[in-house]
Amino acid sequence: MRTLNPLGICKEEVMTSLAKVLAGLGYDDVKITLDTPPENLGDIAFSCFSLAPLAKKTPQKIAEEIADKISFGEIIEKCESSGPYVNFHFNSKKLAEMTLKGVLELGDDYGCLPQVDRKIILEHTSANPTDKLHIGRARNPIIGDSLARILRKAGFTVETQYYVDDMGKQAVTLAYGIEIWDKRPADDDSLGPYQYASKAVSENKEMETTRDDWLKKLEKGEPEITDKVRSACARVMDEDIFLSLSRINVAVDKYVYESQFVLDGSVDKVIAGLKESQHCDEEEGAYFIDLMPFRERKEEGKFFFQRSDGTSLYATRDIAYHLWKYEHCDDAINILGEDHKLESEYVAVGLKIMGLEKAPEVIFYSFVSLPEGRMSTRKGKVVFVEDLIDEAIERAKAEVKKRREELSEEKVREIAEKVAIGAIRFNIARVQAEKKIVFKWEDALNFEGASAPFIQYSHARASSILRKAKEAGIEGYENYDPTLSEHPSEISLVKEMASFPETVKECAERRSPHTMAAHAYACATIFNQFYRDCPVLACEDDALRKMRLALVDAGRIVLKNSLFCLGIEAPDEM
RNA sequence: GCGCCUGUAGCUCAGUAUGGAUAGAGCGAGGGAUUCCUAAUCCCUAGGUCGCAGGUUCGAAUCCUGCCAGGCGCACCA
Repeated sequence: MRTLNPLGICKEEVMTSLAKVLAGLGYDDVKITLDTPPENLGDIAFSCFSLAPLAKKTPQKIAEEIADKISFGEIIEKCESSGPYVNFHFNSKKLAEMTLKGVLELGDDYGCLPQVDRKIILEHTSANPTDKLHIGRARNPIIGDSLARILRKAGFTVETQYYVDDMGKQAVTLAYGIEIWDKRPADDDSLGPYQYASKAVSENKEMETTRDDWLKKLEKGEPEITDKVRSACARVMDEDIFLSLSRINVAVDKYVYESQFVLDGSVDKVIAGLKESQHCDEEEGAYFIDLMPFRERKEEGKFFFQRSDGTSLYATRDIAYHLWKYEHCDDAINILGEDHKLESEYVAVGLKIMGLEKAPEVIFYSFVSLPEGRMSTRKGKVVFVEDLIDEAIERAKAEVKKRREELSEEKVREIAEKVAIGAIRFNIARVQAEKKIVFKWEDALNFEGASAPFIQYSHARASSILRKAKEAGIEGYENYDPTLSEHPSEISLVKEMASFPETVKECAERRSPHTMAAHAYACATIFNQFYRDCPVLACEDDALRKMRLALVDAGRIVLKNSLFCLGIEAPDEM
């Protein structure tokens, strides 16, 4: 696949030119870092403060000397000092030529970086299959799926995995709940079998014993119980979770069932391996690893990996999963709620003891709470993804109808779905993972300002111009002249588009989907300014109109590609 | 109590990786733009002790220390 990174090429030229001048002036081994100057001062800046002590001159003086000696190239058109800074100006026509040509040629592939020979398994969501997805958990697939899309664009081979917890207490509790559901008291107000069984088990010793007995049988692989638990989990997966995920545009490559690692004996191997460790100890029949030697500040801690009844624990099985995972990838990234930090440490320590020198890189996200406090399925204080989607679509439909009375019901629905899902995804993707989110309907359903519909609208505008050009019989933009771009709004659009591959790179390196959201929004803003300032169809100059048409198409592509990285559809009309 | 995370405009957030030019957006508030490609848009105005206090530095929202406030965790749960 061909790739192009216009801003990267420009930076490269600046680096080369700068390195040559610095060497000539006697500054050896200087680490060059480039900045972005404030508006109108140039495209790339180099600050000279760090050179001042070496040269025993003022940074201003150094900047002048450097700026004087910089040789111009294909891209660098002007270089001048401004106080302690050296500011580089790019030849905007050259940049436009390179960028427009590249974007239009590469289309959907624009923004892709050269293929990297590295496979990443990115695990996300992995919500327990005991209930429908609620918006707290929805943060996980949205971050995970966006990151997977970004990493793929950055050249990595990515497989996404959902680890289905069909083992352990919660899964058994669900299966047990289904078993006793029909026999529950008439006045019981549980929302479902899982809630009912959790409550029943905590209030009734006999029921708790039965449930725990099921758990032992499950670990031994007893067919009757295994079937019950697996089918209970499978039902929640199929009927609830899988559907919710696909509605928000999330497709997981592989669902990995936890029970697999118990049944194939790999969990036993992990237990045996951990028991051999010098840091393993035993307490009333249960086994644990002493965490102190593994901790930087030598704090106390115990990681229990086998219960006194011989059954395994979640982290133990997770270690088995990760050993298997690493047989199929170079790197592992996990998206987890911040409540999993400790468990994650258990897994890392366990893997180390098992002789693996790698540990998964984990992105922890903070909880989504409701204005009235923490979400709680049991107390009914919860907003399900399904309900959020339905509400968002209804709202979006009303917005579409308000503007487009002539559209068919079907078309309205189609647009409304794209807008609604986009609004939900963007609203969550735009905030960095560590920040906690308080869910508010008015934010989640926001269709204005910094929102997906804002960006989608710019895309629709671009598509609409292209469509209208065709309808009006205006020929395409073949043989357009990119050097005709002179208007400041044309130039900033070009520069914004030129930076897209660098943005992909940055988002991938920093594992930062929210940066992509910011970029997509910035791109739409700049496109809107261009739209305001530069008439396209009404442009009387044929050559200029052609070039602008090309700009519109390229803008459309970049907007679409940035939305794609966030799993948001780009409608051609709204 | 201990560990990790967060604290930036009335509200929601960027900016912190790699210290650098007047700290940027959106919402909300006030004002303005539509004989013109979709006004889900655009423009202008007001609004900031970057949690607090020290420190490092020519220079700190960004690095270090202490403190305060909130979240999460500290299970033979997952």
